[in-house]
Amino acid sequence: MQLDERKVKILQAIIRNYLETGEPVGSRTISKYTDLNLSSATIRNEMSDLEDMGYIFQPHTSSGRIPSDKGYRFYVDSLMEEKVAELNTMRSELELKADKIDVLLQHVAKLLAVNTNYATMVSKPKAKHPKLKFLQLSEMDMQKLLVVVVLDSNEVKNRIVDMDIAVEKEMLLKLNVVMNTFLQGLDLTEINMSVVQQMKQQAGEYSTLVTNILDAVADAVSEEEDMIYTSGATNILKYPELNDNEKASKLLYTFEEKKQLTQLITDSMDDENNRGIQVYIGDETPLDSMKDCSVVTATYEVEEGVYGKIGIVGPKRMDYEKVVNTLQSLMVDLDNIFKEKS
Amino acid sequence: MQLDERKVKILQAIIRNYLETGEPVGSRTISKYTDLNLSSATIRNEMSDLEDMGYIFQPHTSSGRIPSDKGYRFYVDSLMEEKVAELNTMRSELELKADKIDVLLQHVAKLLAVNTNYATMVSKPKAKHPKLKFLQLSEMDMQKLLVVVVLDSNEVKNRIVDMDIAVEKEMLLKLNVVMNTFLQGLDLTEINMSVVQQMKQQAGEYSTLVTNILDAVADAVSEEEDMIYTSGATNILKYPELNDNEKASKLLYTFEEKKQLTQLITDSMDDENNRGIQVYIGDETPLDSMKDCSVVTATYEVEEGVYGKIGIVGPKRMDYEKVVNTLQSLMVDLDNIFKEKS
DNA sequence: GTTAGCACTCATCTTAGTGGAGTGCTAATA
DNA sequence: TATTAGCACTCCACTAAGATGAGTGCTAAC
Repeated sequence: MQLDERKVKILQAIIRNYLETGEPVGSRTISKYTDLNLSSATIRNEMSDLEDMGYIFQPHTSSGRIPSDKGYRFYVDSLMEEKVAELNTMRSELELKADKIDVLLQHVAKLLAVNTNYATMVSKPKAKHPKLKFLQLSEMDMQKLLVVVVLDSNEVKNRIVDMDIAVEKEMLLKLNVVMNTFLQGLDLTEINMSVVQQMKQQAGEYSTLVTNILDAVADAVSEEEDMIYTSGATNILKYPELNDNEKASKLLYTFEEKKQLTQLITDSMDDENNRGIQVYIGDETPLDSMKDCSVVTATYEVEEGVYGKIGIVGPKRMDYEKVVNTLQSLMVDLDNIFKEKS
Repeated sequence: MQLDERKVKILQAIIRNYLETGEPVGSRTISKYTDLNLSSATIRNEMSDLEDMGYIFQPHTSSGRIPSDKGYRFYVDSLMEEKVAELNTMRSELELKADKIDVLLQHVAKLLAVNTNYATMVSKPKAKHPKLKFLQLSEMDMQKLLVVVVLDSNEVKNRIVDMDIAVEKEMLLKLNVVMNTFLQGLDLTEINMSVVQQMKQQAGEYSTLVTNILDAVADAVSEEEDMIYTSGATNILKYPELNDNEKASKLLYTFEEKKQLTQLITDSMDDENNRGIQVYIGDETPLDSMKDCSVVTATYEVEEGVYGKIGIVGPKRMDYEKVVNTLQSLMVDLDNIFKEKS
């Protein structure tokens, strides 16, 4: 059997209607509210076909139909085709005041959640191998040394290092210069034993301090915690089909913990093909707690090799059209914001 | 009528039982499971008295009794009396590596949530008027200046300031010295126009830069965002009495937003009498979304004038005894951790 | 190929009935 | 006088039995 044009129209009508109401949709509804001018009986025949083909199914005998995962998939795919062209032009080249990026991304998550009424997540763009821009060593007190690490992305991190022996001001200045000379522009993989040895040599009796500082730097650079901003998790409770209190609970927990979300995002990010907008329906999502949901993610590229993801989690009867459009226009907005700022 | 010893015992038995089961408790239950050896009829009479006095009530005619807010209040107060003495010795003097404090507090929130099965929150200790320990100005690139602000509490913040005119390395060093000389040890209220003027004078043509830097410093010092760490918010769904999906939703939202939590905590913190452990029952809580809950908070003092709060939110039938004990022992643990670290 | 019509299914809502836990009251007892 | 046993009563929670209605599948006619 083949999906002719009429079947496609009916399928789309069924899905759209279901997205609105959340109720199984019957043949009479479709026959009344479409421009097809077909009787309910005809629709019934077509629906029966669509069911055989696996696009829709009945939750119980003699109820209306709801879209299967395959049905959603078809809907999304046909929707996507129209959008893909635009999407390719979407790369936002964001390089902005990095100290505000946390606030911004949190804001984006919130905005998206408020606009869509779904749960959202935004991951912080992270370079695979961030390079060091410079270090700044300052004495906090007799025993403590403040190490400020500035990355190529203008991200600033700081660590406090214990000093076993008192270090004179001049020595500190010298250390500062030495370490910067050696480390500037390097990423973690490039800081090898040879480099370390040379630095230690120059530091003389303070070579242990150098080791401690390097540890702190490595720690700061590789820190990954809290890379994800979420919002609207409570929106999940608005959808009866997710609200069986077992599922909702698990889902909310996933959002609270965030750890699994990181996995979801990094998983989908490693795949080079997964740029642009991606839709996971039901079982397609990598996370167990989301098997009854749909997840839409979008990748954005801040600069060469630095990607972040924006994701939306909602019920399978998600308003895919709106979500995709919102994601897109959000990207454009982001683009503008970043351009203004930089 | 008076609360004689027997009434107290019966009231406590009722509350304990209700805490365990979550069901209204009847006279027969009490007569069987206490060492009072009274018949259910006697208990009934006493219960009737307790109801008249407002400590318990029937959710509907001829059902068992459940504690009223007043009943909980009595229970908690009599519980507290035993504990207050210990509590006064509890102040933990935490001064630790400030860069790890975020992680630590998040961990505390989680630990507490896992142990109690309630929702928890921990506020970051914040001095009313934090003093500046020192500043560190570094050049990021031609147009950007990195300002690192270190507070008395060893907290480190950074801001990026735009430079309109290029600044020479030497000038930057000088500015660094000048600003530190003037600002070290001051809090925001002490940086007055006189101080600002003197600094500007020394800075000569770079006086606008000084203004910008000061703005950044003020911004960094007064920043309050994300002062609260939460965990276990999803535990709320475990309690049927909160799970009417309207209430649960609001509660979870409160935890997601955190803004209101800040209010709850700062509200209770301003009151000088509210040190130590505090219990809000039902309507006593300042937040609307928690009118059906109980909230237990504990204040901890890091150093003179620097307080933080730990809070637990759960159903009114909270296991107050356990919560209070847990909060206490957690304090002790914290104490030890901080002592090791500092 | 399309449609009208009819018998059938099944979730949902309503209603009535039942059981049980619990109370209040009264009269008897220690 | 305080305590207790006993009984009538209340009301929630649960179940079973219709009633309703939306929706289907199938057949025969157009």
